Amino acid sequence: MSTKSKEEKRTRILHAAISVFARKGFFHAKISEIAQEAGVADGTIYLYFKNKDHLLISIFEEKMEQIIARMRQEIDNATSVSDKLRRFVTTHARLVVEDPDLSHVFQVELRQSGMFMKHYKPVKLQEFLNILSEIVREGQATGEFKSNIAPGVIKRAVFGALDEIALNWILKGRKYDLQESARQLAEVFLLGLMLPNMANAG
Amino acid sequence: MSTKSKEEKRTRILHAAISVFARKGFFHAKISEIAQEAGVADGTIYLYFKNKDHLLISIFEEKMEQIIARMRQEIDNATSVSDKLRRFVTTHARLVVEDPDLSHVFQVELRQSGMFMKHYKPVKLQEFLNILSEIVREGQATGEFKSNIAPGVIKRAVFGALDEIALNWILKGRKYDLQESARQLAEVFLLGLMLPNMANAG
DNA sequence: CAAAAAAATGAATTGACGTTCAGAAAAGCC
DNA sequence: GGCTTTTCTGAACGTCAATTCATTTTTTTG
Repeated sequence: MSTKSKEEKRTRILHAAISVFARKGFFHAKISEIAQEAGVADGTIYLYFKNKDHLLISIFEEKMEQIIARMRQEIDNATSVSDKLRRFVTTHARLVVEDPDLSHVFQVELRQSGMFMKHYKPVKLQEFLNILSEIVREGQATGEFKSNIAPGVIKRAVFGALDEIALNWILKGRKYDLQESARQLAEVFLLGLMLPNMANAG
Repeated sequence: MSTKSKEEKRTRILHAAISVFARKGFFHAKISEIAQEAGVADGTIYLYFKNKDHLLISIFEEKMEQIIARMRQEIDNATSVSDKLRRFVTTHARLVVEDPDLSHVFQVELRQSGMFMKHYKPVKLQEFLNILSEIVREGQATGEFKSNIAPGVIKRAVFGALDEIALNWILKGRKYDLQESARQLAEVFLLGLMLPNMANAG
């Protein structure tokens, strides 16, 4: 079998796993169901992934990598620090809309990853979050943002707020405009972060 | 055996369950471990709770009830709508500090409750969140808050932000001042929500 | 204090699935 | 086209822990 179709089968399994994890949750997802959805035998999965845990780990690592790259790219186009924050928030929302299953897996399973996988630390998630704290730090350095707020607090706050809004959007049937909610959220945070004179000017 | 000590045994089991769920996560928590920590035999747990799922459901229902009552009480003491929001945030933080294990269970397990328990809807969580949207709605009615932001978005945003900050505090060893982070968070949201003239005045 | 009722015990049962592996199929090679 | 190597298959195995229940212990009652 060619390298190409081997890679193709691997991704087919990975996608099936994302779909089933999103639908059933990691613990209730059966390998047999993932296999069926991927169109392979149960045993085949073990030729591509060490075990069920590593299936989830692979999803985290590989998808996060892509997401971080894309986010960095979007932010590089920004014209100001406020614009960077705005872009971060709207891009996050766009990523959720584009792949709700993946988002669902991240939002629900990542939380307990630290708990059930003894030796796994979600380094890539930290990297993603640090994009946010970097933006805040930069805004504080240029004087656009207040300096009396810890960047670490803001990064968690923005991420947590976004995540909760996105999770709700997914769970409630995706029937309103997530982008619009994200835009409103960005404005609230920006007003809360900017120095009064700047806020009035903007 | 008296009614009193029967009730006492029930709560002992419930507390043991919170402790073990917080430490191991729901799925990896063993009934035998909960039994041991509660000082009863495995089978005894089934005299007080239908099964493992209902142990978790009972934690949700009973503890949420208490939390909602306490939150309502705190908010009733507020002198303004902004003060209500500030109190909501700081009270939430205080609740987390007072019972980190319970918070941990809520934060991590509640997310997937909809997923693994076929017929369970976290009604009490909705009730809790609606305290927040009520505050926002009230602020918009009195003219303290901007009206161009959906209360539903803000309630999720505030809750998500708080939750993420609290989860981080728990996971990172509880070594900084969560109350202080909560206070900063409240100010950011208030500035973002208030009408400009009010914000300058405050 | 003995008999009846209630509560508790924990070893045995049970079902569920992740994982393995001997054999089958497909691909690569000369 | 046969031979070798690689890949795939899915039934069978093994583990693991939730739940049950026959038996024991404790409490209540008269």
